Amino acid sequence: MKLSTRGRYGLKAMFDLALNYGDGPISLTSIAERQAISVNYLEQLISPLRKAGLVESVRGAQGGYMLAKGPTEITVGVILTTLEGPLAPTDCVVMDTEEEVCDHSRYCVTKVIYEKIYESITSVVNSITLQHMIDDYQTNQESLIISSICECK
Amino acid sequence: MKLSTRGRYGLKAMFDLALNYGDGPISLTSIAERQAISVNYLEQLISPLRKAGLVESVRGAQGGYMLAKGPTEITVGVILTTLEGPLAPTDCVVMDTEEEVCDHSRYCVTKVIYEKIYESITSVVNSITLQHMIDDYQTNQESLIISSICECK
DNA sequence: TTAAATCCTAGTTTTTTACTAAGAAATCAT
DNA sequence: ATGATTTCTTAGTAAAAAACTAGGATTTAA
Repeated sequence: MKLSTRGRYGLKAMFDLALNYGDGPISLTSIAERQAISVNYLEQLISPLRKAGLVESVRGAQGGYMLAKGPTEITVGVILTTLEGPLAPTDCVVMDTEEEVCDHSRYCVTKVIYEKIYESITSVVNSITLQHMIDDYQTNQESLIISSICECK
Repeated sequence: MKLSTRGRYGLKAMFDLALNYGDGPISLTSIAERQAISVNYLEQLISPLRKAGLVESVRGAQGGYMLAKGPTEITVGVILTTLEGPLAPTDCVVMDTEEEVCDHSRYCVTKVIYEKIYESITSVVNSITLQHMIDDYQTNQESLIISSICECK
């Protein structure tokens, strides 16, 4: 039940972009440096975020990335699901009825549990925006508590 | 963010034992057959459940396993965490302060998110007992809806 | 024209998952 | 007693997924 580095690094990068929102394009090199992530790997993560319409890119020298919308409009949920797929504990809770593998799935006592887990996760991540993270970051900086992003792998 | 087969198969097996609660020892062979799981693999899953005090075993012929407590006393949460470890989206939210890897972790904007996810998952799974699953199963059987456990892998 | 950047894809290493296999120990039934 | 049945334990293995690395093509500001 762990998030992979895709989701974690991607969220870090998006938070970085959010902190620099309005400052023009930010290069992946600078993000990678600040967040201690490989540039090549970050490139692979930013690609789906761009295709999902969450970031815009400017190519060429002095180019980079910027949020495609304001930080209030981008949730942690959309970032994580773009990079990780649905935040569901099993595949069966997100399967189309078409591809049902399971005869008994009309009603399944374990499936209802997995659905509840899925809903609770979704509810949390969809309720948090990048702006919330920024606010959180700034209030804690003001009160002299060191606030940042973990270096946790 | 998926559960592994350890958690899913283990939960199936525990539900199976719960349905047979009070009937004496149930062999793994019969559980494995009903739930379509390899016996050898199930043995590896039941072992930690026994060590966690959730099931008791009777060795020898006509032996098997049974719940060590009533179905009202065993939560989905304790089953899943026994088999999967903490249901946390990252390691950092469950680490002891001793083993903090991360300098900035006194306050971390992403960590607080992961903690919220962790709490919401924990809250769901800890609120559901095997008895709830049995009740759920039986009410849906009565109303002529086929109720069972998925064959989902 | 050059340097800096995105963009794209293929490949590789490492880790984890999901088992398989096999044998020892215990115990019931005959 | 003996054999069948079952738990118990550990070692090994195959497949899949994760986590990158590498490199080249394209774009564009200076």
